[in-house]
Amino acid sequence: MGLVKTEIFTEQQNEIALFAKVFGHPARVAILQHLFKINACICGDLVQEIGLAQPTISQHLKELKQLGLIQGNVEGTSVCYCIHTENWIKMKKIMFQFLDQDSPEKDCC
Amino acid sequence: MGLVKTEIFTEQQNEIALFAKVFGHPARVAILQHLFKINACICGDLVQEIGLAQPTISQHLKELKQLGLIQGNVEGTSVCYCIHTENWIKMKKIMFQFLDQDSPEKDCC
DNA sequence: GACATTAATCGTAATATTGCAATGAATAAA
DNA sequence: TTTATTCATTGCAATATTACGATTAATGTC
Repeated sequence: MGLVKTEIFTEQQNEIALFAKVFGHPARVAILQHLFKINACICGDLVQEIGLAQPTISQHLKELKQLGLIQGNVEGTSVCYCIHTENWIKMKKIMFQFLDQDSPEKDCC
Repeated sequence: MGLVKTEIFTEQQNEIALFAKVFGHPARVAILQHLFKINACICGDLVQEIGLAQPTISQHLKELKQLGLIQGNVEGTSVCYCIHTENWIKMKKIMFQFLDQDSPEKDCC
């Protein structure tokens, strides 16, 4: 085990879980917040900013990129990472829909 | 390793990551959606509904409860689980704030 | 009391994640 | 061409997560 049984869930449930999972690490939260703040960033900055080793940051960036939430453009020897605005908005809609379910008037029981 | 370095992140970043992490599994997403839908639920229902073994569901419920997102009241031999509305709203605010950061007008580079 | 029902807990196997040192690839600077 | 810089990749150790069988605890029913 240690293996999620994705096949028994809906596509929507798996998608929500995938997005949530990538936000489930403070380093990735911090990376995204930094990218939003300065709106353009090279990986080196992030290593300074966050305080994890360069390979670790690189790995977190890869996960964010795989989900399409950020994009990276090579620029000389450095790489410029930034938010993929269009995909971010798509993700936001999906997550909002999940988080913003109507709360029942009062808790049961 | 395999150990998150929480101490190098802000409280806010760690909190966001904690909430996101609990949503990072489709079973927990499904449980929450079901609780929202029927607004009162016993664990047995969920075992039928979701299709995972009873101990597994019980474990997922525990994690949701630990974060305060659901509450469980004993009712005879069964337990009635439901959304903890107040805490859910608090969580929603925190997550919205993170997800709804201003997108830059256009992607950098 | 004896038995059934329901859900929590324990123990454990399989797998995933985190973090980093070492290394590699690509470009820029000399 | 050599060297420096920047970031990706590889490999690995430590830890976390997922899932479930077996068991336990608690309550209800007979």
